[in-house]
Amino acid sequence: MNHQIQSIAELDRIIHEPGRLMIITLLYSVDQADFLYLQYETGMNKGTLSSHISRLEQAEYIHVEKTFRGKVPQTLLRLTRMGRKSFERYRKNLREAL
Amino acid sequence: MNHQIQSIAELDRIIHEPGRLMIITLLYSVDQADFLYLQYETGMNKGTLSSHISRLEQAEYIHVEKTFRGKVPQTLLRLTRMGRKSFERYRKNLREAL
DNA sequence: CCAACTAGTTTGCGCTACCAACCGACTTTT
DNA sequence: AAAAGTCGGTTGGTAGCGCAAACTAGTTGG
Repeated sequence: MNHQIQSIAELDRIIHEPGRLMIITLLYSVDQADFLYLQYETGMNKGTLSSHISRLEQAEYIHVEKTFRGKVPQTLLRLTRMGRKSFERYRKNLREAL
Repeated sequence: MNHQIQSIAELDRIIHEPGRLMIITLLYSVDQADFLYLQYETGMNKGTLSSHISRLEQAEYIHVEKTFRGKVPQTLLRLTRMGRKSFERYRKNLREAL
């Protein structure tokens, strides 16, 4: 198995999914974002976004904090150190694949 | 929606799937390969490989030619012009996303 | 001639993704 | 206080993936 192919085979599937890749890419640059912002930026519907967030949280790639903006509930998200590391490794693999 | 995210949202899902990405990456460089070579290089089992090949053929990204190596059947694969173009577009999107 | 092997396809199963619709708790409007 | 809206989660249905096992068709070996 050549090196390029090896890199593809090792891609982190949790991150590789485009919906989640968008979320992580956004969080990587802003370091904190809320649900509605992500929904707007990614164009995903709530259901899909909600389930990707759960998946990322369960993988411990993001941290979810439920709070309030005045009286309105707000879900804040940020990458964990592990999420950040995994994303960097993912990008490295991808660059090697291309 | 920012440009980076836009690029991710536009990724060609047929190519994005790691199994198929490996196949296309290999075909892009060698221009012609047979089933067993791909199976060996990618480490996929026959069933999975076979179904990815069908999917790529149906999308007209590869051309499949069934022939013989002596008396033994051999399936030869190569990228179509469309497959090549799509792969180049995919890589462009990916580079813009990173 | 019959068993075993090769190349590849199909099938069945469990898991994941996506969307739309509905739901629950709360808030604002009228 | 009834109606409508907001945030976000849950559910039901459809489609796709990955694997192993069964299958097809032809070939080789005993």
